[in-house]
Amino acid sequence: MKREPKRAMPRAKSAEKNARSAKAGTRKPSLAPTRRERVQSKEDAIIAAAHKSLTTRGFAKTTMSEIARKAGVAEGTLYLYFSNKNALARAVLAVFYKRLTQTAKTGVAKCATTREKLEFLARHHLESIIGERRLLELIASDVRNTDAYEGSDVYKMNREYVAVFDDVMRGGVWRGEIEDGAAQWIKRDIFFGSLEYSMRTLLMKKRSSKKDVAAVVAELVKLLMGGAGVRTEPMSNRDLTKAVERVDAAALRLERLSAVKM
Amino acid sequence: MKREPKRAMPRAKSAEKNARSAKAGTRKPSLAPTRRERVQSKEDAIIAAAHKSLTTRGFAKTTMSEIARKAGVAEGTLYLYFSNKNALARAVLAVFYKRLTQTAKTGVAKCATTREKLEFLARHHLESIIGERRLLELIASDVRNTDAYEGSDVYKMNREYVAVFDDVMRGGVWRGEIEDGAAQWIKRDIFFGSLEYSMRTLLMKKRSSKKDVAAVVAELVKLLMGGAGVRTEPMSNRDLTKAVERVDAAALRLERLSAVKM
DNA sequence: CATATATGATGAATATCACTCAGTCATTAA
DNA sequence: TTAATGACTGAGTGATATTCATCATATATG
Repeated sequence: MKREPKRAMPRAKSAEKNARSAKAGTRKPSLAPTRRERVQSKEDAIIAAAHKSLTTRGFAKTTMSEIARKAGVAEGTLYLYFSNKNALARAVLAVFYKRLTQTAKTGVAKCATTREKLEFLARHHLESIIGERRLLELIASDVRNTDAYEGSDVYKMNREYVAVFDDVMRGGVWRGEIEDGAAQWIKRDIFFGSLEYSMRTLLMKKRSSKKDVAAVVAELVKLLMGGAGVRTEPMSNRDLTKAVERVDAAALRLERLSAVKM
Repeated sequence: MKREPKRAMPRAKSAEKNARSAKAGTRKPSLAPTRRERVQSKEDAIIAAAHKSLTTRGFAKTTMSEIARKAGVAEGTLYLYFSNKNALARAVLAVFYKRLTQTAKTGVAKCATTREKLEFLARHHLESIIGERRLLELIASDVRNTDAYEGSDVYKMNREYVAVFDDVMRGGVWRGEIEDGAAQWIKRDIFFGSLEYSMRTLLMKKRSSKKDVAAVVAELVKLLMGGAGVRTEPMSNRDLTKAVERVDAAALRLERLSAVKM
């Protein structure tokens, strides 16, 4: 847990140039993978192997040789693709976030109301992190503190992920379904913080039932929606305020009226 | 990060027998420390050294030899007192929790209302964990997962600590200051989860001002108190509803009145 | 007081890692 | 065919947690 290398990774750079051989006039399309494809699939294999080890045994107990064995490469090869164990773990996390964001987006899109969207997001998040709880350890500890976290892939992916929540909340406020209370970052922290802490509690319970998950989700959404449980569709703050103003004005007129008459 | 030893710690057992020499008739009280006192003070020195290293450099970068040097003992000696690095870290955490519980209890006792108690607890927790953020890493990762966490000192101390919050909440509900909503464990998770997540956000902000801490605390307490914030801020849905009812009733009376008069 | 025994303490030795690097192999270019 | 480039390898290195044979001191016992 120290020596951070400086050497740039000789690893295959990102996308582009999927075109095989442009001059494929006479030759068959050649089913053999190109060098670039082979490199890519090897990188995928390494990440998959690391993912498996990390999620089942945790960061500390996962060894590089174990990953190498699972991925079918030599130990040294790992360092051609990732500069160190932390970087590899970050790559795994980035994949996790990418998938999480994808499923979150499509799920939210299917929901009609803000309440439904929030409920879906909460349950989705909670169930996902329960499944891959070991990955979350990474975020809290090493991976987040050593070398550059901001600017890393995980950081960017994480931003994209929480943006899904932000959009839902802002949409809800805009449509008057949620009262516009605290700053957005506070709501975000309450949302994700509560869920991640609940995860620990749920994991410690001997039999954490579906009901427990549902209870956490319901309570959290209730709080974020403005606490006005009232079931069904609570009036928005905006609407209530307008109603008060109307009633108040009416009362005032009546008072003046009766004052005249009296 | 593996070999967990089985050998029982030959470490000095807990309290009792502070009495030096009971037959202190003729002899002076003997200022020389007893064996037990020497052992105790050495244990304290080790924990203090470990605390310093852990909080400044984090778990991974803290080495046992570093701790031994700081504590003024040989490396092997550490293992007479703590079975391994994890156990030592847990001991440090236990001390942290003990102090935290102490200050929390006395602080809460000084507050009059439930709201004040909650606000104090939230601010106290947030400021404490910001100060010793490195210790919290431990909880999320290794220390909590390896070997027996339940039944450990940290676990018990943690239970005691969160009990302070539980008491405040239950007291508030009992006195009608808080609506009795979700299960207690859910409220607890929301409280501590939000704060610990906020900590990360605050630490990433370049200049996390007092105002940010205050904002998080205020919002969280507002939510837990049932939204009945009343706070300067916009009225809660619940209060607005009540206000509408009051105004509505008044208007009704006036209408009847003017109807009679008319 | 002298000796025996238990309790503490030590640090060199061991086992595991993460990480490096000199060299091999394979594919493409000339 | 040969040269050059890129990909890969695994024995080697240094760091670190943990063990253990041994020593030191204090207490108990005669």
